[in-house]
Amino acid sequence: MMGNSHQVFDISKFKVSCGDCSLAELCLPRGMKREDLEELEKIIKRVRPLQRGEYLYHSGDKFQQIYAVRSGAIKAYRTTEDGNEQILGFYLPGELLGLDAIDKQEHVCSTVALETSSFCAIPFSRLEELCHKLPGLQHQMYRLMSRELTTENESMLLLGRKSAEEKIATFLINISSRLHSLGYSATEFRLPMSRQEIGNYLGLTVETVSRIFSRLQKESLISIDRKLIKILDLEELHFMCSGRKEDLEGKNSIA
Amino acid sequence: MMGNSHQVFDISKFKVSCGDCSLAELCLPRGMKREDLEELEKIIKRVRPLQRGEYLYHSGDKFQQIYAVRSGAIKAYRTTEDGNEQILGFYLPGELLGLDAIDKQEHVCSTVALETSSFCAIPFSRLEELCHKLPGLQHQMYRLMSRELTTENESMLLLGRKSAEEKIATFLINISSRLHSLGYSATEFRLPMSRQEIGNYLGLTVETVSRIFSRLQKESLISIDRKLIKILDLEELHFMCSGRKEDLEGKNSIA
DNA sequence: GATTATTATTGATCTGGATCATCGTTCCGG
DNA sequence: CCGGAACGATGATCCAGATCAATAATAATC
Repeated sequence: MMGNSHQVFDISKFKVSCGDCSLAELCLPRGMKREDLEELEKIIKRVRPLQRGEYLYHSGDKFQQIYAVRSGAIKAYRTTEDGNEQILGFYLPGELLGLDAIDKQEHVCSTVALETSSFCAIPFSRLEELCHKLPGLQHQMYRLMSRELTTENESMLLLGRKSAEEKIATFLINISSRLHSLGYSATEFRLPMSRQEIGNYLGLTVETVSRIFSRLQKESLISIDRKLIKILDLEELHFMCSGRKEDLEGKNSIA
Repeated sequence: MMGNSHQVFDISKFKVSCGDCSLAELCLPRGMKREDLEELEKIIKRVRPLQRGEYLYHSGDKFQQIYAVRSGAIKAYRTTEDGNEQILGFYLPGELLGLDAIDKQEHVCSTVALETSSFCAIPFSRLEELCHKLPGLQHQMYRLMSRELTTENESMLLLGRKSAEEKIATFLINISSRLHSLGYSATEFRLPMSRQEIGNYLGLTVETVSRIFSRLQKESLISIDRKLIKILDLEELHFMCSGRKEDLEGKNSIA
């Protein structure tokens, strides 16, 4: 655990400043007034960065705070009754974790860092109080939870109806657009998760993921170097997501 | 549309009383104080009952209110880019509809009554204002949205990892327990949706649904008469959900 | 830098559930 | 009460993706 004990990480030194955070427009602060932001900053805590494989929280842990990803990437999963793992989602900077724990007051999934990652923690009871004072914050909370509902609906659609190829294409487009809205390239990025994890998330085996990656490469839609992905034909990949067969002739096929 | 125009349905006559509603403990009012409930009742409207096949709202409609099912059953679905329908869920009395529309301020799915059904409508902007006054209501909103997130996570698990048989078993157990918490029998009920709709929701074809229903009946786990289901072996059906193979000998097989 | 463990790719084979096809049953409007 | 449409059940066949198996590439550990 690279235990260089002489170099203590002192969290208290870091004052959180949402106003200056590059993620402000994606994260909780979005749409909030400057003075309200200062109130929010007071309750937010920076937590110790996690290394790959370290847990942010475990399923069953008492729910006390929600988290926002500052940097890195993390996965959320559940363990099924038969002992397998089902990955429920991957979270990138600006995204909120732990909202599903409010109901039962304990975490219902576990979250593990996929790479070195940092987070903000927001004590939920204090956030609730603050929402009570700041309608803008309350509204933003509703928006973010609502958006997560929509995202999960889309995941159901993904898992329920799409072929393996469509799943992979949709997955790549989804990661691409999320990275893009973070200011990164939409066509060239490093996947933070393994093939195994992609497969698990999409309801496919590793072998299928690997094969389809190879196929997409052969068709010159993407180029792969290990975890590095270059999207060569974004348009065609987009098209693939929809499940419509490539209509070579009849351009007016869809009514 | 059974246009008996002489028998106008006058909504204004119906004063909504959450305090007396049998669904109070499942629905929004749960955990709220008596005097706060009165405030809530003031903003809630009763809407015209829907007949089978009538829409509550369409995808794309402007979002103005959320709905609570009072009686009956309704399905929510999206239309995929290739023109197919994906059912996202079935809603029973006490359950809230439309929360996924808050973010975009327009509905992202359509909802159709599966049978004659009635609803309460809660104007969202007024609800938000009220949440601001009543912390108990705000908390309940967070809880309900959080619970919906959990439910959808479970759906992902269902669609991503389970076999056809496990899907059907899980579906039946799920309906059974929801009806049970509404005060109905957990072992004898009428499915409000068609085989087609069950299949669509679970990512299976009608034929598969039909075959597995027949198989479960042959194995004496359930008995079927059209849409009427009797669960004969609730325990075994529960067991089936988990995906663990029936361990005939090694009772201690799962580590 | 050698050694082992993990992760990824690719091929061969198998199978659960899709697809296609048929027929019985229930529902509904005239 | 009839005729057509929607719904449900069941059989025959097919195929996408799982499973099994082997190897290659990369990373982690000493």
